[in-house]
Amino acid sequence: MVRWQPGAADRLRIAALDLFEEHGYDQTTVAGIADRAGVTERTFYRHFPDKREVLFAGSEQLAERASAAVSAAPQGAAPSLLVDAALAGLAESFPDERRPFSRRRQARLDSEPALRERELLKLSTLKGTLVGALAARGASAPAATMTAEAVLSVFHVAFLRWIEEDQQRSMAELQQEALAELRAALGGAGTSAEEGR
Amino acid sequence: MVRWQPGAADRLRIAALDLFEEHGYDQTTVAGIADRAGVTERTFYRHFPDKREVLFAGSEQLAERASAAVSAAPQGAAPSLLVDAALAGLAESFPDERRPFSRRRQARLDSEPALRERELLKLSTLKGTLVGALAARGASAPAATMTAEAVLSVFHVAFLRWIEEDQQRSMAELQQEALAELRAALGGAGTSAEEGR
DNA sequence: GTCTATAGTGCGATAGAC
DNA sequence: GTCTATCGCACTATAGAC
Repeated sequence: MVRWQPGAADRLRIAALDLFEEHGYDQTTVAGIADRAGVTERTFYRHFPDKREVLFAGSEQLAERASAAVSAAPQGAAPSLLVDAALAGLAESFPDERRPFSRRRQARLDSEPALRERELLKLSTLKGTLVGALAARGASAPAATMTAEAVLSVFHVAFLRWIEEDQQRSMAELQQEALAELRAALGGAGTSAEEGR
Repeated sequence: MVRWQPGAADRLRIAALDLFEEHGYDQTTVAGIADRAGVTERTFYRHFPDKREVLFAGSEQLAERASAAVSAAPQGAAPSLLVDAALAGLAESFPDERRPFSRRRQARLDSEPALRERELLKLSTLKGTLVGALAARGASAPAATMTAEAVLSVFHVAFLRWIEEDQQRSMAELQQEALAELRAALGGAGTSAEEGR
């Protein structure tokens, strides 16, 4: 008889999402989540610093991948290439298999202010990481900030479409679409050259 | 002998800020804040829904003033006029007397993630309010979003300068400066006509 | 104003992997 | 033996209910 089954963190994540859907975030206790996952409350806190975090663990990976992709770009690369790289890095965290889970998770984030709050903090941190990576690739501080904001804006629009019902297209595809829309909305030069590439 | 002094909410705000500075946010208890303000813990929660909120009460007023200023603009007014209006509305909440308090408050927000989190939520709400007000003045949805983001960006830069040590200029002045910088950074037409006004 | 549920922490004990 | 995940229990503070 084993003392503990592996994958406690994953079981806790699933149990939490299930219970949040069934009874709402407030009405779900950490003890209840732990119970369903077959561990004690104390073990929950070994894996997650607080109740909200159970739906956010892994968000550091998102930032790491995005900044790694940017860092892999050649020094002094054109801003548009850095945008492409950052988006590609982000897309890695959203394979098609993850879609159902992301959909359910997002529905919870939207309906619970406490979770929305945490989401904003994570996005803010992600933005900071991106700004740092972009600056390291030669972007000026204001350019890095604006570029990061553009990346997150595109990412956000694409993500919302990605989790729509019946959506079949991949995150990468939807990001390309949203980026094209943003470029079109902004107008100006610098775009046509890219398209001919 | 009076049973209670008026201005309990204000006293609680000051007491909280004092204690957060002295012992840190986590180490400060609501009971301690209430004590210093001369009320009971229960009274604290009558004024503020939770511990974090003690530094945020009044943020609705910020949104109200900004959207009121936008709503006062003529229907179909040029976007740049709406930006000016929104900024003017925001500046009302930052008279020079408030500067020392804002400075201390911001230092706490920056140093405590739990407070930063709440700040981001408030800014997100403010942005939503602004988008609504701008849309009501005839801006398209994407335009309203981008305009609101630009307003908040200018506001943010100006606010950071406003709370710098030895800063003498008013919030309104600093916002004008930051707006000019943003316009310059974005380049393009539509700016010179305004300046000649 | 009092009472209570629950979030979250600190610390020691324990079981299994290596 | 060490290392790591878990458990158990006592405890404080937040926040809401009565």
